[in-house]
Amino acid sequence: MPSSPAIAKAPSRRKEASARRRQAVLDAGLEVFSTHGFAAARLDDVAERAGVAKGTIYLFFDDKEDLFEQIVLGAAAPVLARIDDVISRTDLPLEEMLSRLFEVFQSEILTTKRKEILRLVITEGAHFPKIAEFYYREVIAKGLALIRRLARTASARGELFSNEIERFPQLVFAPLLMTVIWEGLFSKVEPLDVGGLLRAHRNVLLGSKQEKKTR
Amino acid sequence: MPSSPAIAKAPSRRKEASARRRQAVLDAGLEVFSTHGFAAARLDDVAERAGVAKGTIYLFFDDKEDLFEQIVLGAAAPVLARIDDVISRTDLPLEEMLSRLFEVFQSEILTTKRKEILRLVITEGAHFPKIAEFYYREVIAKGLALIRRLARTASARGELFSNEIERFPQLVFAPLLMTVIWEGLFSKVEPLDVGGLLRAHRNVLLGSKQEKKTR
Amino acid sequence: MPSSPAIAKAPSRRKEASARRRQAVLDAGLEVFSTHGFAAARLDDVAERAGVAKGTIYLFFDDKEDLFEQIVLGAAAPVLARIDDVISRTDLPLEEMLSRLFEVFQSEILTTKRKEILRLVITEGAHFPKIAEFYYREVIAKGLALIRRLARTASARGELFSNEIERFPQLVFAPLLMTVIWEGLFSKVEPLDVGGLLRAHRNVLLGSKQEKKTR
Amino acid sequence: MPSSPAIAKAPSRRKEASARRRQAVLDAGLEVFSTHGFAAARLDDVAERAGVAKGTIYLFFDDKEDLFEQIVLGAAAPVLARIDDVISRTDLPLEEMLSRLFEVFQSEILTTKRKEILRLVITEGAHFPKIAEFYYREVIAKGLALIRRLARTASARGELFSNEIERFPQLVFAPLLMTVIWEGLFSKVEPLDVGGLLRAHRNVLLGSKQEKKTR
DNA sequence: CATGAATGAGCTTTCATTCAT
DNA sequence: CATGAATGAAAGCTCATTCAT
Repeated sequence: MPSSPAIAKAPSRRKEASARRRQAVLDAGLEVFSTHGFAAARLDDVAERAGVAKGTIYLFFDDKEDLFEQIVLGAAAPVLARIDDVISRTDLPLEEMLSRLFEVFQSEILTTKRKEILRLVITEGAHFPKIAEFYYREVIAKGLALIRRLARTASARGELFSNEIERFPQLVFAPLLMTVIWEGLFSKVEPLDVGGLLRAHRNVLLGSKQEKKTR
Repeated sequence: MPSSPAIAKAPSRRKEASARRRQAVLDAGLEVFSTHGFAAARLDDVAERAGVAKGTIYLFFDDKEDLFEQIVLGAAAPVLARIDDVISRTDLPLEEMLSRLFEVFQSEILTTKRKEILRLVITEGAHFPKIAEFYYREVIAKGLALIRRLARTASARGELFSNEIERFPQLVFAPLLMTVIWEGLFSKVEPLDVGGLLRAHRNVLLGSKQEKKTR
Repeated sequence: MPSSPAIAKAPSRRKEASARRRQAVLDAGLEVFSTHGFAAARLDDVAERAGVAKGTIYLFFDDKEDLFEQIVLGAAAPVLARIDDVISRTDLPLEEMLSRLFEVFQSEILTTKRKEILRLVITEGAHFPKIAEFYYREVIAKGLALIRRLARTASARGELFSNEIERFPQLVFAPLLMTVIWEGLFSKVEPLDVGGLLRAHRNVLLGSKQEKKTR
Repeated sequence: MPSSPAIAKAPSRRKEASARRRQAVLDAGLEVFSTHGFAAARLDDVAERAGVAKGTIYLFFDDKEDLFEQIVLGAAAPVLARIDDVISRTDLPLEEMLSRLFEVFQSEILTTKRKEILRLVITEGAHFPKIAEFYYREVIAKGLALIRRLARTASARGELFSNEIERFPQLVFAPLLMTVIWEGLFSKVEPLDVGGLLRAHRNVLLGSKQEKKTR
């Protein structure tokens, strides 16, 4: 290793730069795919936004499809970690759990670029079976299982008076999807009070008789 | 009287065939756009599926975009009519109204090609402001107003114990959107019992203590 | 001839209408070809301007090329007749003959739609050998012969002191072509006093020492 | 010293090849546009003749029109330089000046590919206002001014006995245009002795009594 | 490794021509 | 005869992908 005195650090110089480039392409790709959709997105734009040459994209990704999949699939990990966080506290009241769940959704997805990824899954998923399958397996299935467990625990505690949510946990996150769709389509003409909607949703799920001024 | 008042029918022969062709293009277009999305759809495919020449498409539509918009916008009318049907019966119990609403959704949208159109609105709407606006104005806004009225009436009757739905009527149709998305993405790996889900949803909205064996 | 009492006139009714249609197509064609050039002209436009259906064009003309040729070739006859008129008066002074020649050019070509035809011959002739040949044979060759004869007669009378024009009669009509080209290209930015130019041209040809206030 | 100051030449390798390609497209374009006219020319042909792929054309030119304009406009510079050359010698006799002018026209235009460009200006100029304007401003106006100056000087010297040419300098170059048109239309059926015609033209302009065996 | 010029398959759109009515 | 809806070959242009530098 003649080129550098710092033995451990020397070889990582290039790798670092390379990794930074790769990440720049991923970020740029997300922006461009979000704006135009997969088919209408141009790799020229991605390269320009990433500040790399068009050929560079092909050093990291097989083709346009591969780039898209890596962008969408790669973003799932942090969300999964968060879900696991919430999972570990089933001892809390359901109301608290739902509040936390929706807060995590807002802070970790709706207000981050992951919102764009979720939108891409919704809009492009049908053309990318690999993505749909992955998201079902890694996100949806786990999320449903989590909600089911919450519902069961809550029922046992007498916090829920029906088994509807246990049977159709999708009802819990349906409004979450709707907010993402709404933002994409209608927010310009009619903005949505997402916080209010999610609190209302929580109340409906809990069968509350009256809205509570909870946060 | 097979030929009608003689004169009136003669000139309609050509127009009829023309209208049939136009419809064939619309139908084929819906199929192709649904399968591939707007950008990836090829007008060659549309023409072939419609059994017409490529040029024929341009006899009826300005360009690819116009065809897409006419497909998506043209399908709204029948749904609006149905909504009006339901609107006119606010005297029925909320439970009944919701059941009817969801049944109409199932029979008129989910099990028809209009499901594809709804999916296209969701997946492509962000790139077609004209479509998004139109659907907001003609479908969403009207639907929300209807649900609000139902909620208000029901509250007055003591059928609803909170004003959540009145404030966020989107909560009522969020699961409907979700079923459309689910069908597009996950139904192959995990089919969804839409009827059950919608009944459960109705029960949750009504704050029922127990699932009823309705329907 | 059972259909009409007027024996001679009856059959011409339809022919008349047909001839009128044909002429309408020729007129419309000239306009459209003049405006856009042969290749960029659309038969749709021709039909519309002529007030006939597109298919009607094909009742009279084999195809687009045939229509163009018939427009351009058909317009030559009247000009030829006029040339013959002038030809018959070689007894007049050369100055008078040139004045008449240029006047005929102005009144019969420059200020009529034949100007457009001449322009089309200039601009499209290279792609239509048939037209170029025809115009050479029927117009150019005859015109050159006429000018040569005039020049010879004038020389014999002492009106011309060189044989340049006899040897290159093209010099006589070169400015005529130029006016047509000029009108097409530059008249908007710099109009041309065609009358003045032609008088000057005549004077130059005659070797006049000073401009005369002729005409 | 074959490689020059070492550094400077290396980066030019690509640019050179690129410039060569660009020029090949311009040359091929001139050929194809000359042969078929703008509208009927096919970029496929241009690409093939230039030995490049169709897409390569678009690396250098916005579209077909831009290519055409750059071909036609780009060729003007050398001619302008030549005009300036001639301009600087108004001290010579008019006869000499006209001879030189016509010789330059022959050697620099008529016998080069610029003849084709001039023809394109004549045949397509009406559809390309930008080109017509440019040529009026940069070539025609300058040329007219030059001829006017020559005529004035010659008049002062007693070489010209009328002011016709000063008033209509277009008469000087009208035969030049005619030769270009003639070559395009009639040269196959009747070749033109351009040299003889231009000498005769000069003599006529000078009002010579007799052809001189000049040149 | 990184570049970006070059490629060419593939797409939308046009329009001369045909032919059933 | 006249029509004009229908055709489909042909053309301009784009952009994912490659590869010499």
